[in-house]
Amino acid sequence: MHRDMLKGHVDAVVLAILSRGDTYGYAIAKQVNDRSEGVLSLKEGTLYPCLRRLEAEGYVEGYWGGDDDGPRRRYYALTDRGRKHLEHLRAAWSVQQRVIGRLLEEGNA
Amino acid sequence: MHRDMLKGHVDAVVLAILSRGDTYGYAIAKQVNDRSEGVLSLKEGTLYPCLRRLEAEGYVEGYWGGDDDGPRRRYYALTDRGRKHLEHLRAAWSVQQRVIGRLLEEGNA
DNA sequence: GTCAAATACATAGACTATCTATGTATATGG
DNA sequence: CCATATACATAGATAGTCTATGTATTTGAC
Repeated sequence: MHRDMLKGHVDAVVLAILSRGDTYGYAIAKQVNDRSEGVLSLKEGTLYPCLRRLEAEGYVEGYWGGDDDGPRRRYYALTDRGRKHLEHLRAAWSVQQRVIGRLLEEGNA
Repeated sequence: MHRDMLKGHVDAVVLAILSRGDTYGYAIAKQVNDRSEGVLSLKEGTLYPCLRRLEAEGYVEGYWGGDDDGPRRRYYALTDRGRKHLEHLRAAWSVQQRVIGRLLEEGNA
């Protein structure tokens, strides 16, 4: 029903989650899926390429660790560049909300 | 700067404009570009295929007319199906606003 | 003790919407 | 007379997301 709702906002959402502290891919996907009223579903085929893209662009830095108990985990940390990029994406989001929202209003001929 | 901001919302925006009355492609693009703080730019290569898609799905109906003064114009009218679809898209938009907005908030660890 | 499920990462391939670029034609204004 | 605005249209490139699949480990149920 509500597919494609993340489209265009995956980078922002991932960076926002990382802004609360280092974490790893699987946990990011879980968080997104859990904190979204059952509406969003961030797929692994989306997330992992996204993390690599963000790393290639210098917005995050990955490191291996925390594989004490289970399978190995690749953690990611937000860089300064990433923090700035996140602010930019948040600003873009708020502009989009306003502008598209106005266009979608009804009866404002 | 603010490119891709329409991404995923072109159909909704076009249907919303048509909900205010029949109009034609070029005028739709103008309206979007003008009513958006100079931020959005709906391209012809996006709009015309979009209108054909919407027509193929039964959400709009096109007809030729109004070519008194200038080049011929193809007008479009929203169908009942299109009106329902627009309501659905507006609802999806509001859900997205809430859900993504919450994920993007800062400091809610 | 074994097998299913959850955890965790990864990649290949398909899909699709949007953009860029280009083309056609008419009317208007300098 | 020629540039610009109007108006529609399509072909091709791009890129992000999804589907599907694969590997490996740990936990829990039976």
